[in-house]
Amino acid sequence: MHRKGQDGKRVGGPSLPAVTPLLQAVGLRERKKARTRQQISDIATGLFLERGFDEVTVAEVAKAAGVSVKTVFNYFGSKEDLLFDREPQWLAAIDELVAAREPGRGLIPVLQADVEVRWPALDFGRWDRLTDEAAAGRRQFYGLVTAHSGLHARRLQMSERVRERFIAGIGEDLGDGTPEAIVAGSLIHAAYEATGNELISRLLEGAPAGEAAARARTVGALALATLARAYAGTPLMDGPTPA
Amino acid sequence: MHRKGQDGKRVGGPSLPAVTPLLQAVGLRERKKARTRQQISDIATGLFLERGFDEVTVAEVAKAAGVSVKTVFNYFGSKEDLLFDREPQWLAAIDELVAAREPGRGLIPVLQADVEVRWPALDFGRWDRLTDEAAAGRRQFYGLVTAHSGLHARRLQMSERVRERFIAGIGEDLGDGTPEAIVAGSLIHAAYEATGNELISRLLEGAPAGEAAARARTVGALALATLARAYAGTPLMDGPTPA
DNA sequence: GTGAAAACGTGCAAGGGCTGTAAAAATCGC
DNA sequence: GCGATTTTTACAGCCCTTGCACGTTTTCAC
Repeated sequence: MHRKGQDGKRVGGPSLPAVTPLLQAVGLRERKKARTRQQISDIATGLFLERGFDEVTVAEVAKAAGVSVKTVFNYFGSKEDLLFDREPQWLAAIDELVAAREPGRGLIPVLQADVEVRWPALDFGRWDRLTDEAAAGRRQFYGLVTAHSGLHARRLQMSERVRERFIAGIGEDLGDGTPEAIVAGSLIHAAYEATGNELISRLLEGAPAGEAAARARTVGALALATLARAYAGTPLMDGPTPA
Repeated sequence: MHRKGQDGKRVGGPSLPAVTPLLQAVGLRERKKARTRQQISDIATGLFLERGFDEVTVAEVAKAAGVSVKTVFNYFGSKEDLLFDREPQWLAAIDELVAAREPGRGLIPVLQADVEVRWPALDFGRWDRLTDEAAAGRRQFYGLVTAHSGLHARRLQMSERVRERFIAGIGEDLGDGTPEAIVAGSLIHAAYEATGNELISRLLEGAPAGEAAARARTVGALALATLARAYAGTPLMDGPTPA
């Protein structure tokens, strides 16, 4: 699976590990494939947002994208996958976050710092400055996923993969597969998930993007402060406990 | 929707609220319906366990149960629902648990007491005394659900409904919809879920039922102890903090 | 009881998602 | 350029799910 050579190119910041190595399109062929894939996904998402998931057939997506139905399923495992194209990048953001913990600074403080300015894979640090149009688009997207049972279940499956990453990452500190690692990973994942859920819930209630992001930050900070209390003096903190 | 009269029958223990009111089959017709529904579900589950979910068609289930395909979908919303028939009872068990918190005893101590002897809806207090055959059946069931992507997603959806129940129940103490209630509900749900997941994971790894239950109890107790530390002196504890 | 009304079950048919197979076409390494 | 590999395509088919029309059963009012 590993490709030799072709290294040397610096991407991203200097202190961060390389992100999204999956998107490197080395050959001419692969570049085209990546473009086709992106185009199919974009067109499909647009159609779904416009008319609803069940109201659009895969045949329509294929026709709009100028390919055959079989080709669509060649790139995407299922109709739902057309919408959840960013999952690998999402998981990579979690991995990056978990890897960012250092001696003297546990995972909880890292997340506490992140909740105010960024937040992995959601980036609602910027949501205050979102245009109304962009906010409406995101609202529509989350509404689509939340309303549809199958899509909702798909999102939960993604969330569980995030949980496993947290548990695995913490296992490096507390012992792989130990009850301690499982519990800590589950609780931190719950804090992470509660934050994201709050963002989506408020957004779907019609709150402005900035307000929803603020609520999410409140929930995230509170959850992390609670865990900080429980894990004071452990490897998960190992740093200053904020007031 | 409410039916008048026909009350007066005492069911269950005296101090507990009435459980599973959904199963009352009052009329002749409803009694028959309940029987048919149960039979379809049982036969379907048997077939799925025997040959796998995707290898059994709904038409086969219908034929084996002696009804038409349309009737199957009349009782169950989807093929998956044939397996998740016990969801209402599961949720009722959570409701009962949440309702069991009293002044002077918060939700966390209630769960801490329960993790040793019972555990809502899983009842692994008895799993030590499970026959090998019964253990094999449960292992097979969880294996079926875990292996199949759609079924797995369905289980996660159920878990999220449990989460909402916890949040709603805690909202009565900490304020409905407040960040405090959301965070506490999410964390307690994570503890609950981690416990159940541990039971299933160990079972699927081939551990004996008693051993898997013991591991699950360890995880549950640890998670609850962690939360007890974080919530000492709050309405979620409001009682003695066990060592 | 008895009749009408509502609910329920059935068979038929059809739409849409998804998966194979085999042939045609495009692409890359050399 | 050229051959080997991969991709794309068309076609056929299975299965889940639903709508429709009609016969059957249960319930309720009298």
